[in-house]
Amino acid sequence: MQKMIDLISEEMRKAFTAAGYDGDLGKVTLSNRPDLCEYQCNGAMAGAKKYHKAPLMIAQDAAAQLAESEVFAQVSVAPPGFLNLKVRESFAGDYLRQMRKADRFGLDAPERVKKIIVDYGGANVAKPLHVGHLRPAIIGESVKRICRYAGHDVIGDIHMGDWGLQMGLVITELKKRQPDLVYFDENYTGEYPAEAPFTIAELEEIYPTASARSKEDAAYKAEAMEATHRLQSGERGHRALWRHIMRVSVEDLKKNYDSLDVHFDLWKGESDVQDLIPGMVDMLKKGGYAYESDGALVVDVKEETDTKEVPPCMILKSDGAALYNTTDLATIMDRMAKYRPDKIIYVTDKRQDLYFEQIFRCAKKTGLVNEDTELVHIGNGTMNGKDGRPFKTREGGVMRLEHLIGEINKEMLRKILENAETKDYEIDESQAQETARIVGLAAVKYGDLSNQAAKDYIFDIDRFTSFEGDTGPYILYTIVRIKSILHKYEEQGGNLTDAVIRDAASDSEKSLALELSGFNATMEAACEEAAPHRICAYIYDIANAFNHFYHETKILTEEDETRKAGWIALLKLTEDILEVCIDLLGFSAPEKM
RNA sequence: GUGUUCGUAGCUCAGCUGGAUAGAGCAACGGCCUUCUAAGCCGUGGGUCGGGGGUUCGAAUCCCUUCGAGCACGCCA
Repeated sequence: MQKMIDLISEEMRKAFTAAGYDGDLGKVTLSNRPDLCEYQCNGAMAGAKKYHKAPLMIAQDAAAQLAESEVFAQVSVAPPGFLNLKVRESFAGDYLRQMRKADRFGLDAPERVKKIIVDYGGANVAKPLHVGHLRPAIIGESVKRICRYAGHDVIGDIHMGDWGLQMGLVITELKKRQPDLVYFDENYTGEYPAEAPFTIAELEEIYPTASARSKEDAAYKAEAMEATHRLQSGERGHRALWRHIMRVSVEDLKKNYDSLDVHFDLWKGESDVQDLIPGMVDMLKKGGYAYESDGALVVDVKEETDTKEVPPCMILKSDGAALYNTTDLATIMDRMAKYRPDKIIYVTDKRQDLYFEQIFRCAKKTGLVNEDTELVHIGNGTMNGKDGRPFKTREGGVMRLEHLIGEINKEMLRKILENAETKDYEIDESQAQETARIVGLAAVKYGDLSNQAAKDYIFDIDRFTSFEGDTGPYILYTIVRIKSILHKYEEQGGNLTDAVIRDAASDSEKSLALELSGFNATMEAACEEAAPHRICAYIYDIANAFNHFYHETKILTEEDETRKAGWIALLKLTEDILEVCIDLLGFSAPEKM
């Protein structure tokens, strides 16, 4: 379906052309003066110089062409040359009726379906998830869903850190504690046990201990590096232990991500591309891209237009070892071979901007990707505490993700129970917990996504769980209200699918209709810019428009049945759109709250 | 030092690729529940858009400059 704003612009374009002016001047935008109009066109001012004519006159000429317009109910001219527009209720009504019938509310399929890989999450095996993992998970999940909804072929990949020093550290610490394990017996040739010699709880404690110890004890660190090396060179016992660590840890990671309603299609990691590295390095050398510098193997990625210094992209360290860059490039190579993506989107901390710039340039320059393969980095800002510094526990440590979610849910549950008490209604304990979980997740995700991804933001538990104002709970509350009315309508024998939207009869009804009509435009922008916060702004406006309408319209008690059905249909469309939108943001609404 | 992101109400943030009187939410104050969920709605107060220049009919938005903050700058990821 053509976008509402484009249909209107088209009408205005015709008027400008008919009046003898450049049609491009007829571009219409949303009004920034809602008290005066719904849409506006500022083209007359822009055309003043070109036609050596007063903008007011140009505007009047265009307006004169629109006297019989099917689109506009009102076209007025305001100095110095604004065209203030209001559309006909029938025009808006027709649009909504079409939206309701159309696939995806009139969002057109993309001209070309792209294969897109979204690389987000960035979890490390054997290390617990902490608050720093929250933003990339939330934003990445939403970007993935948005692109998919827009009609693209999208794959979400967690891309775990599963091959680095942390593995050597865990293995070393295990060896200290349980030196007699068969995994450390180099002469052992039999089958290794199927059960891991540790639980997830132990694993979570082992890594921090080992990490801390390696920082103080050089010999210990050397041992860990040695263990890492042995793992990477394929020693059986180390590999077997590694598989245990992977299994136990990944299971736990899945549990954690599930609780955030974050789901990956691929659970690939650094380890999956290790075998590709030698060949890739060889190719880079033979292609004349990689050369030695200070003992390390690097690829120059400077460009003439650079205003900054872009250091070369390092492929191998001076000791010959691979590093993160190497793995990331090999992963790109692997993805190109397996999936031939048109686009790869990385969602990680924005501090890695320069790093990804290097990687992308290197991949393009060396032909690991095609000329037109899009590589983009969505750098997310830091989640800060109320003091504006990176979010910490009260003790000053890094907060575990589980604990953060736990605190939110606890606080949310407290509020729900408190609310039930003051309103004096019964609430089932397990029901309350489930609602707290749903609303808590919405609070966290909406609080995050309504900010621009690239900006730092303040994570304030009190503010996010206070369900007032521009928050996730407010959106959910609006949906729940609508659901409640729709249920009652059905209980009274009404049929939702038969109900047909009628032309708006009041200002608040019309504003709601016009807000809804922006769906496809919002989605297109959100997808193109990979910007979930656009969807947040859109549904907040809708929720406001709906609540305003709700307060001045008694729906269920309306005696005129067609009119009532019209409103019901409008509510249904509103609910459907809100539900789709929150699903794209990665949360859902409860039945009651 | 170089680069980069940013600076908007007391606080947290919008501001849609230059438009009219810069918007929300929180906090403050005042109204609205025997009627579809008051986690709501309506209203009041609150700003030299960091400062200064420039481009333009028109600038929070574009350019320059200056102050301030965060972040990144080859063997971490």
